[in-house]
Amino acid sequence: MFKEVNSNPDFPKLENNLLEKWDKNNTVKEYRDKNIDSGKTFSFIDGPITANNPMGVHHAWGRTYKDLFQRFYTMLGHEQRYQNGFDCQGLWVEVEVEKALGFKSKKDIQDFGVEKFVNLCKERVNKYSAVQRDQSIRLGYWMDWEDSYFTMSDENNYSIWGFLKQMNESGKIYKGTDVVPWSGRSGTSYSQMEIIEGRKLVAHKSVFIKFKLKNKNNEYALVWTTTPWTLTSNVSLLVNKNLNYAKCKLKNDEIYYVAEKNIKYQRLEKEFKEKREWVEGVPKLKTIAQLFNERGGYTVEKIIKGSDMIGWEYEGPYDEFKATKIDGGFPFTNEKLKDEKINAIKCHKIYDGGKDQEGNDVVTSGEGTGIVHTAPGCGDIDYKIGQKNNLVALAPLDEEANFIENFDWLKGKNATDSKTIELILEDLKNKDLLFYTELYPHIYPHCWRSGDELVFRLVDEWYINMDWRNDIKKSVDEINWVPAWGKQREHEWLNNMGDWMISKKRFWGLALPIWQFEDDSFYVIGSKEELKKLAVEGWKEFEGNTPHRPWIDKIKIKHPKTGLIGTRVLDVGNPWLDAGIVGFSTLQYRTNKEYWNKWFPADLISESFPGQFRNWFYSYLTMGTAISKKTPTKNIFSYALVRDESGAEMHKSQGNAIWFDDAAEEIGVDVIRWLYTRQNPEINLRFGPSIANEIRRQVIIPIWNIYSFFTNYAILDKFTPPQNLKSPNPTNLMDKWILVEMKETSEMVKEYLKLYQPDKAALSVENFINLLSNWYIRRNRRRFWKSGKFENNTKIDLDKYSAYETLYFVLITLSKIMSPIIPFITDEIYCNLTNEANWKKNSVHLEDFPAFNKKNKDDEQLQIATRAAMRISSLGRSARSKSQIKVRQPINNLLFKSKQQIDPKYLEMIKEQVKDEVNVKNVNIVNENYKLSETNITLNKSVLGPKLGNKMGDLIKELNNLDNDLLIKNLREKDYVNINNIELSIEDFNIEHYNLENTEFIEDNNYEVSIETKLNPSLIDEGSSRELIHNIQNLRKDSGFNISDKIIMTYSSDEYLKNIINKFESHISQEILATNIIFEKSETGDNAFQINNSNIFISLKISN
RNA sequence: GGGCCAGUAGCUCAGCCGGUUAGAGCGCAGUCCUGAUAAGACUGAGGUCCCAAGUUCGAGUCUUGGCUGGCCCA
Repeated sequence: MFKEVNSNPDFPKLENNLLEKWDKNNTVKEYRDKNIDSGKTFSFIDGPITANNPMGVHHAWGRTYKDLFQRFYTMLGHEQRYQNGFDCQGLWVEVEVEKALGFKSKKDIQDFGVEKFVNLCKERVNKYSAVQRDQSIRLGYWMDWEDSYFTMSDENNYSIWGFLKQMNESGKIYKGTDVVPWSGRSGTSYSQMEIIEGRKLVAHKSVFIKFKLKNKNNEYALVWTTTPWTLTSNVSLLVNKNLNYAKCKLKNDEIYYVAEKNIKYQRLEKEFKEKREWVEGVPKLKTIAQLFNERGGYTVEKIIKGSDMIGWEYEGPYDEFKATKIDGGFPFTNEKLKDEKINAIKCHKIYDGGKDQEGNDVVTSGEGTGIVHTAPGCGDIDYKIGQKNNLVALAPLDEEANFIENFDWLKGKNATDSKTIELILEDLKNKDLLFYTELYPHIYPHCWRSGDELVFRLVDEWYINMDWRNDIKKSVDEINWVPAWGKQREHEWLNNMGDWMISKKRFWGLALPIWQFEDDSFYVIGSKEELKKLAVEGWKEFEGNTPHRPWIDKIKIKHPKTGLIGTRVLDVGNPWLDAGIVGFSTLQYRTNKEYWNKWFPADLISESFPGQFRNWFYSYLTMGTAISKKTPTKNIFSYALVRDESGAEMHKSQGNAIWFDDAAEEIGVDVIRWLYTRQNPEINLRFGPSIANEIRRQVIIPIWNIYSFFTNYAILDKFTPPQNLKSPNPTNLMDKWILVEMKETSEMVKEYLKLYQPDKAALSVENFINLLSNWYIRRNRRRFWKSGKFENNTKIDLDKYSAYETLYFVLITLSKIMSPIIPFITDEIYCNLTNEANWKKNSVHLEDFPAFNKKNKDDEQLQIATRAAMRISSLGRSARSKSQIKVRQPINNLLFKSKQQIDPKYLEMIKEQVKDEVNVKNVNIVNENYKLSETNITLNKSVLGPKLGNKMGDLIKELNNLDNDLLIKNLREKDYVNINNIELSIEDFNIEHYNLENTEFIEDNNYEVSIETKLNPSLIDEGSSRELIHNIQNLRKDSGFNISDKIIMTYSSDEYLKNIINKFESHISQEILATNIIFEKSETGDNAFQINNSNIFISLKISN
């Protein structure tokens, strides 16, 4: 016997009960073992989730997909690994630990002790990986939670060592000196990948500075910069040799050189006007001409070419600093220039900016002055130009972005501190070099963790030379990307990216296995074994620890060739190395090649696309291609971002972030999973309670209602599951039809999921649920209500049984095909409905995905006929509402035409259905020539007038002689007619329909429908009786009676209604559950109604 | 400045390979049903499919060029 179904359940509670049940029955294990020897595999390789905080609802989106696809392939019989991954190493973990400890800088960590700090990082990861595991379980994510991989594992780290050694053996690892974005707070450089995360619109104090030209009297190059602190390290100036420069003389006789076009150029005009990329409160920028005019006006004395200025010497703004006088630059020394006794001051000349890598001019007109200050130690382009022009570099900042020695009074001051900027400006003003300061809005890189501005520092970092990127691009081409444009996006990144910076001057992460020697050589270790072999010091302290700082730092090795003793570089690795290696580290690549071959390449990897093209997809593809020489995955499925209900980004600080735990318990995870699955993955998803409520009402509750309807009646009627679960073969056409629809839906879901289009799969299920609920169930309710139980096989009502059998099979099938999406209620439904079946599995999740034959022609005809019945009913109701005849009022006739051929064998079914739906006595199809409406055709003069001009008159005359009906027929058949040698199409006419007498006509693309609006007395009487029943039912409800309460009705009325009641007494009694209807003459009563101009007073009481 | 994606009803979004009069949900107005009942159904109003040109018998759909927004890269 089925368990009775609560028609209004608490879904989150139901989900939690199921979690307990699954746990108790070990269902997940049984699920994982389902296909263990099936011979077919599906390899999903998980992109690790950062185990640093509890999950947000956005994580649940991706995990819903991951679970969905794995469940689907489980149902298709594929063996899988079900391995989840946690991302453990990297700055983001350090940041949280620092926060917890109240640390402000990198130095605090060193003072605290690296070992203690690293251990806290590990603890944090262990803590939150467990939290995320539990949350994932709550989501219904069925993984092998005992077997999750952790990127901090020895295996993962040593696997990366192997990769780096391989890279080094092909000469791809190098130490580069470069100017890189740097966070003073974090004390580390930022990779190309990370810097993109932290771009922010800010208003900086930008300055116009006078650079005094040597050997000229009172002449200056005017220079503009947004980073005044870099002026301390100025080395050269750049112009564009092809631009025109104006020699401007001011009122005070000072002469300024600026690019001619720039003088009147309105900087950031568009941004200011549209207030896009503009910072509130920043005033409009002035033109250079305005600045000159404010100083009393200017005259342009001469126009010269940029090329004429090349070679001019100038005095730098900070030539008094010791650093500028150090030969070879400071603190990095260019030995060649040192030997030539070249210092910064000697470099102070104007150079040509030339072109960048893309072939664009480095110096352009527009913003600024057309003369650019360069500080090769403070900017990446500056550095490249410095190298090209053989210039020294001054790199003024230390790890914390403070000025270093030889920068005189600035020593120890922080470059991003606004006070420092003020001091510099003050100093420039005192030197009379400051021409103008302003606030300038622009997008500038910031530290993604602290929000602090980044600076650019000249430092040593380690890189992988990516000149072999074409190998990766080949892999990219061979992958099926969903969405398809992902391929192009990945190519774009691969084309534009620089070499991969893999080092980070931090503590918690992959220990780069690079040891350096006094002769400036380095050696890359590829495994723990190799390390042990080459170690000459520190092995004892290291042994037993993970390959992390600080333990690993203790080891010194002897170079196998030179015999020199080296120490490890203190850097840790880029965290995307950790995630990129998992195609090997998690698949026993180093120990069991057979296993690895079984599971590599992946069938599927999946992550959210913003970011991943340059992060995980990139590192996975790079490492996968390099090591395996294969394309490392067959499919990449990616999706957009979760936003709040109004489309805004969710932020903790803005209070619109939703926590997963709250969402799960308040909304329920089936609702969440359906919401996620039905979303077009390319589009940002809006998430919130009202959207979730809509999904619950639209999808989850209808399913539940169908299920509870079926089950509760099945209990009453003692319906039991069939001996074998196979598709029924009913004779009832509606049963037949819903099975056709269901099978089609099932096959569509399968196809869509194979194509990685889960949204389409979900939407096709929604469509089916709508048909099932709003047509099949609604139209068939009475078959379930008929009396007669099934318990003792005698006198079974076969039609009633067919309805049960059909709906049962539909529900079981539906629970299967929806189970990958909403694993909770589907299992609830399945388990309850199968609890006595001898063929049952312990869970719907142990079932296979249904397989059905394609629908045949007959099925299709049945589908067409049923759709026709629905549509004609709808048009019939529409006609009723146009002629203001309520559905309660029966009408005599409905006639329809169909453009689509309807199989005659289904005609009777259509008639029956329409009769019932529209409350009409007779329904008939009529042929093409039968007139359902009066039509009037006129010329559309507003269209034809301009086309025909004076021919119109004749045409109008001609038309009057033609048979309207014939004309319309011709137009419909051929789309055009020829009158007076003029070709006219249907658009050239206005066709109006008029109702024939006593009818209401309506049409759509496929059908014409006409209802008879004339009512005879017998119809009116029947209408009155139904009106009466309706009023009494409302009264019952208002009186608070139970649905099953029997009543006694007493009434007083006019003759008319009295007669109606007498005429329809048995029907009325049955409908309102009256045991007795008593007429009692009186002039007043509690409840008065007027029906058809006749009055009635009614009182009801419960009969005992 | 370059690339990608999008622009369809008041809102959120479907619309396949080009094919009659462009759809859904929500919201709004109204009606119905009362044995799925703190549900449910139906009907209606509401659209220059961003603009322009082109290809075509036919364009929301294809092409080109603009405009607007988002993302990515400089």
